[in-house]
Amino acid sequence: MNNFKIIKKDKHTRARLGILTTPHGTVRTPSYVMVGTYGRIRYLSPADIKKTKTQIIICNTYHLWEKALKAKSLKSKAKNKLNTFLIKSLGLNIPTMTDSGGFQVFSLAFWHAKGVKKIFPDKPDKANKIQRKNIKVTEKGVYFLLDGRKRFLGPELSVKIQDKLGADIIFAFDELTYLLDNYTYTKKSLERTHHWAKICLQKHKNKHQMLFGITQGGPFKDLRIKGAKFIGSLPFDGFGIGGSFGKEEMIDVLRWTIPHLPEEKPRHLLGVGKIEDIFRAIESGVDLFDCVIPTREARHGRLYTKTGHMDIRRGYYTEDKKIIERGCGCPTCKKKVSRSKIRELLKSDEPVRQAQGQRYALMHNMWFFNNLVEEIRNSIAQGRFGAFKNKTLTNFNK
RNA sequence: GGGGGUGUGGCGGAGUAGUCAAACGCACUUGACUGUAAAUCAAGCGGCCGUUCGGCCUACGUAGGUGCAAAUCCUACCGCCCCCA
Repeated sequence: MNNFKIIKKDKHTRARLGILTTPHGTVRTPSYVMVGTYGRIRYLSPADIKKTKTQIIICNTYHLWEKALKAKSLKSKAKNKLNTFLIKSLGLNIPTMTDSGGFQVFSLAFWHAKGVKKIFPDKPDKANKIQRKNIKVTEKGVYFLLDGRKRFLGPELSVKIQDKLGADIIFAFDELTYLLDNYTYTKKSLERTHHWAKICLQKHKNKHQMLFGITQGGPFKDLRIKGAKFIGSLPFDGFGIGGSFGKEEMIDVLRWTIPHLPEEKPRHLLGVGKIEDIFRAIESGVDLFDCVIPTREARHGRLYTKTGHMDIRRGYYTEDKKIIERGCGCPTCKKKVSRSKIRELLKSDEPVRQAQGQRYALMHNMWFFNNLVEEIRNSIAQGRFGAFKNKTLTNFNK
């Protein structure tokens, strides 16, 4: 089945405009995928989310694992045969994705260690020895210790849980290597990920649910190409590009990977979403990308504007009575909520007021990022992507 | 009038002779945040130098005193609080 249609390609870059059709609606690409790990976006009602121009939300297999397996299998009454867990949880009838839990193989293995990140602005310190603790990765999957209990997650179980969750798009279970993992480990891990990819395809029976394979390969060119060729040759409905890499290496990784993926299928860059990275991804040929930045940073008090971000909790904004940004059409701005009001709410001792502050901050950031990507789509449609990129980045870094 | 208590950095509040520029909160400042371990985390927060280490000065209501040494003990004064008249 062909769920993805490319409408226009940019003349100067690999950027492209498309429409992804899912059982719960269409997604115009490129698109930002908002992260709702636990099957909801904290502090926001379904109506709030609708106002933020959010097209699609990604939730997490790992975090919803137990709930999902306990839940009854309720198929939605629509023509599609997906489970209703996620759309019920979100309270929204919009396209959804679930991550396979593969990222947690990485984050759980390293969460005890300082300085372990997904994207490194600088080269990480090699003295920081690579040690995976409380976790064992094998051919079958991953054994790990959480809350003192032994657990196991592997490709088959991941697909099973994702079927239960009922997202429109699911991801194959993969292993994300650390930037400093050596060639030998990365190669071995890549082979494991490929093995798991085949199992995921085999176990995935639901034809109404798209399955995306994930390419890995660390920072190594030949492994990246090998991975892209292999995963790209399998009958996935789309492809995720995963990994931990240096800031500058990200472009290389995309350059090595994307030419080997089928042109007519959607590509999703996993977990990337800073302003400059969005442009880099899109011009490299990425259609979808998800990131916690809009939501997490909103909760941490950082609000985005076209001329940069601001940490609203800091005293500097105390006297500022202006709305977040003149002309910003976000739901918060439309309500004429001032910066100082958001600040006051976020710093309140009362949980109810705090939540209200979180709500305003979240709606602002989510709208901001979704709107930015919408503007990018328009710029591609009108053949002025390059100019729009330059202008946006210049203004943002002023 | 009598008795008791108390006075610490922007605020709250530890410390009750040496290891005190003074715990811990709050506030403030600055950094982080990229398939959420995250309504989070880190650093700074008297002044002047010094890259690090560190050095010097000024501080615990005010003024004296004891003592090698005081935010810590004594005396007086000032302010606040409580109890009894």
